Amino acid sequence: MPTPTKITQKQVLTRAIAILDERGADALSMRELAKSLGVKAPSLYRYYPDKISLERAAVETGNRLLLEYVKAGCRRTEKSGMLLAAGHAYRKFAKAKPHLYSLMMEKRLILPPTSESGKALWEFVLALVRNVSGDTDGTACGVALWSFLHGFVSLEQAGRFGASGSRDGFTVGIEALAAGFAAANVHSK
Amino acid sequence: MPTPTKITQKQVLTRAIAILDERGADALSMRELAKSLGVKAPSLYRYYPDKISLERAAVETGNRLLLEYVKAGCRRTEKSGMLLAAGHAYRKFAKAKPHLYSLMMEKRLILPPTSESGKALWEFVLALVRNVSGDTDGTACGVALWSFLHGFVSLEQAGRFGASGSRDGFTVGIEALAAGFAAANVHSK
DNA sequence: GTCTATATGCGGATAGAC
DNA sequence: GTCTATCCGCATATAGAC
Repeated sequence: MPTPTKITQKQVLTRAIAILDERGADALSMRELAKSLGVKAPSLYRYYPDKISLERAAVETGNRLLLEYVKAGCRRTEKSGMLLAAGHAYRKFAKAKPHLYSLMMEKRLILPPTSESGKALWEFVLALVRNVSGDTDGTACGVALWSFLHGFVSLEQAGRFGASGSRDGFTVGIEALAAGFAAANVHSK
Repeated sequence: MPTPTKITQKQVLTRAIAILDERGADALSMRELAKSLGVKAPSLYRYYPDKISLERAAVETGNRLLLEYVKAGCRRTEKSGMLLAAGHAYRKFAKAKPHLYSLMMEKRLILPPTSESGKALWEFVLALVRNVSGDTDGTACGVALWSFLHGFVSLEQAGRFGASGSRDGFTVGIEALAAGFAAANVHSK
């Protein structure tokens, strides 16, 4: 064995996410990643055929981690506060991993519909809003909730709420949605 | 006059936005922009000192245009449907100018608080939610509304609602917020 | 005001030796 | 499996001639 294995696929992925976390998406180049792993850039192509495959793997990991956050946030909270708890968990994830979160939402990195991580996340959201609203479908409510959460954390991350901050916009929004979901179900009966 | 003026600052800006609309942000380079105007890249620096100044000008133009859309959408609609009308106009703008919209929301392109176009937009949103909610502040409601709208159009543009589409998520979300804003004001009295 | 030429830097990816 | 060397492309921006 003249050239013993220095790295594994898992290490490559973990290090990529670490760079993302520490220095952002612009800093994540194959050269930088290799240097950070103590190898040269061409070696990385033994583990991921191109950069976008690596990015997609990072997105999958992010999806799984986000689901963990949200599930943990919902545990041991009663139905009435469930949406708010889930929302806080979502926001917490985006704060902890801002660059990974942005990557997860990029258009060019949409995973195929077969992606387990994406489906699992969406199914959890649907179950959540069904539980709150009593609706049997939940698509519309899920879309509305996800839209609000994504919009809020995106604008917050971009610093668009200015010096005055978001005030209670987060709570106001979620409470309004929660009430609206329940009411909408009454009408649809 | 050995070298007569070929372009104006306004033309540079207009052409930049056109490229953005037609081919996206990645296609907007100083070289491409120059070529599209029939000049060479260095000439552009007579009109904008660097690329980011040009991008900021594009964002300002976008802000003004978005405000026009929203104002037009609200005209001749009664109070009860105001938020939905404004929302549809916001969405319509994002659909018409997706790449300009994305640029407007980029963190690195946040305009200084002195920016007239940004302030005017935010003031209009505040007036809108105050009108609906009766609240005298409106910051929290404005934040919630903006979050929902931005989140929805971002996810829609990124194709994240999948084949099934957003269903009635847009309407459900806005109606819920409208109802919630009014209710919140009752409590705060 | 526009030009040519260039400085300087970045990136992804591959061929082929060891 | 890792390496050196390299190809190829992109970009922003500037100096100085005309």
